[in-house]
Amino acid sequence: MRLATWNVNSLKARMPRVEEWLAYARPDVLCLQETKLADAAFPQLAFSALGYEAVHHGDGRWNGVAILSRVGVEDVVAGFADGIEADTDTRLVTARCGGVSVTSVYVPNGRSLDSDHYRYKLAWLAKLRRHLDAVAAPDTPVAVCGDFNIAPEDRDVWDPAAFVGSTHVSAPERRALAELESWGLQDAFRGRYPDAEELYTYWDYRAGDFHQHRGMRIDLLLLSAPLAGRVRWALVDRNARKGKQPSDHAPVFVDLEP
DNA sequence: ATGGTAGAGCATCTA
Repeated sequence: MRLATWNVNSLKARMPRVEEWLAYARPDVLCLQETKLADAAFPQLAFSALGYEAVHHGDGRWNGVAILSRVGVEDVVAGFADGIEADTDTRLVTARCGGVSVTSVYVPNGRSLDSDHYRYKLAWLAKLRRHLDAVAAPDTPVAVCGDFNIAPEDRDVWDPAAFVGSTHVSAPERRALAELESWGLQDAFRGRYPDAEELYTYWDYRAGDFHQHRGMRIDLLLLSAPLAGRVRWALVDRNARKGKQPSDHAPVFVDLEP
């Protein structure tokens, strides 16, 4: 099974690139973030023509998440599970695909350490852990994939010194991510390549950051133990960050042994 | 020097 995640930064703007990538990478499951679409505008038919069922959770200008699957889509939960205070944004969607509980997440950015948005980010991550308790069990196949807006370690940013005092690297954010992992999830890419350096998934559009290799590894596939033990390889497709009208994020995928 | 670019939509907001 090939399981992928990609923050597309507007599905409307990115549709040609997404269709091209689906045809060439042929993931079984693709989690999308930042579709920036309302549900009614989601191009369900275009994905159906490529063999993908899809579920989308979005309300318009900002955020918006989806799961595309060619191994089925069942038990859909849009947003947080019942019993958890509803999100005002559309930042997560969960479905069962080919026997795997898949959640596509777009974790809040946080903006700055003194911002209400930063406190919202930390609270949101705590709710995500409670959501997992409600929808899945860690001894079953679970994948939580998406843009976490957190670089797990200093080596996951191009220059740790440039990020001192910023979001994405702060201790509380990293603790919140570790709390999520302690539920029973492993960072598939880091697990497969424990020593890999300078392999980023996001590069700011500004100042030629991509071409200067100034990136961050913030797009993650977190897998429960039954899946983490099956990772054959993991890949960041940097080619998808090149060329005409790229997203500022590259797709990341893992291949799981049968 | 708080810059730079891209995408939302049409004045700014978000990243």
